[in-house]
Amino acid sequence: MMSSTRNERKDRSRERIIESAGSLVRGKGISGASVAGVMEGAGMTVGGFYAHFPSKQALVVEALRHTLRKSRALLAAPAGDMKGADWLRAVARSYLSRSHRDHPESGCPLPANLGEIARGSPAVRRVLAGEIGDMRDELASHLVEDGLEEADSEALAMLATMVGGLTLSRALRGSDLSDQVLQACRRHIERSLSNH
Amino acid sequence: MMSSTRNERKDRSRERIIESAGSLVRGKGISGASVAGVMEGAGMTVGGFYAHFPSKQALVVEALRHTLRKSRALLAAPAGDMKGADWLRAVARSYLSRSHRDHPESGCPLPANLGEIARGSPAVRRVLAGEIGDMRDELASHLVEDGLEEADSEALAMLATMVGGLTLSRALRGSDLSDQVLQACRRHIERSLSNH
DNA sequence: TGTACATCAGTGAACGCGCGTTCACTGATGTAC
DNA sequence: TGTACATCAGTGAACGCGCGTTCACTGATGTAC
Repeated sequence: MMSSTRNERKDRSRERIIESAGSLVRGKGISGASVAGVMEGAGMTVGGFYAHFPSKQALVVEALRHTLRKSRALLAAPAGDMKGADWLRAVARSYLSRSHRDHPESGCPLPANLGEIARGSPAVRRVLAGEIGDMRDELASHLVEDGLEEADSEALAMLATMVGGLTLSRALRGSDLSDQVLQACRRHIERSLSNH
Repeated sequence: MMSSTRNERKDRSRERIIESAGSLVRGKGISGASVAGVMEGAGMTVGGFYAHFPSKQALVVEALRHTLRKSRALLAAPAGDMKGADWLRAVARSYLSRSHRDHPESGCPLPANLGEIARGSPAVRRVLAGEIGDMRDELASHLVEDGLEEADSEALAMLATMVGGLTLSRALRGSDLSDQVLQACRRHIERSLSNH
């Protein structure tokens, strides 16, 4: 029976902390995710935290980077190996779905945390800028395949519509408008794709 | 010299509290706007608050209703008495401007507070649903004038693009992407308006 | 009009609570010989 | 291989702080007669 080294165990603890923070930060917001709560979610007690991170802020930076990357892959998964407009339509449907709306803790961190990030530290915003640049590039590459010229610009607009639509839809839960916003944004994106 | 009655004075205090809360809630978020801070902004001390509101939550409801209405008028002002697509273009330019991005405390509460509202109380969300319904109707009436059929749906999508774009742009301050997002959303909306 | 009492908007100190962070300690893992 | 010591991931209690809320009090305004 292979036993693990101290460092391997510590690395796995660190991953559990980041994973737990990722869920809590998306589910309850940055300020709603307490260090004690994150550590409990990782199966540890609060005191051990500072052996892994120098501060809560440093954890938030790591957690956001992690969830931005992971949820990007997750939300693009239903599009599989489609190309161009088909891929974009599939991503929009996946992003603007009821199930994404109803499970913020495992979805894209942008609708959940953008407001707090705007008021937050430059360190967090720098991570964000890098990841959003990557998202724009991915969307734009499919817009180019679809024959569009101003692909970078349209990619950013499509991202804004998806993020804004999902955020609105979540804030409107309980009203008929919630579903209507999702549908409206999906339809708008489909229209835009067939119009250029 | 007219002196004011006790009730008139109290009413004016209440208005100052709501005004102060409106700025702080948009500028620092709901949880960042402390009761003591709000009262200081209104020129009073913290203890007096509970003569006006039963709880912080009740104040937040009032402040959001107030700022949603006021900022709607403010952001539509540059469109003056334009009609149809002209009015919509003017509103989009005003909403997606650098000055709106750089002054959250006096702008639309949606980019600043939607994330927190989504995690907040049903009371706040009900107010939101009513106000967003009104916004949709106003946008849709101009889309109808422009000859569009699915006006309600397009109105919600346009709102999502504006809210998402401004939120992204604020969170990206310091990066080149911040201005690019604003421009991309403005251009996207202008394209959509000439395409239907 | 003048006087005595009632009201109540606003003050300022205090409360209990949850937060991020610190720290003395523990005990399993790792190292030296 | 066995023994003695060193390391350090994780524990659990404590810290100072800001928060929302409470409350005894004040003094200007309002009411009764």
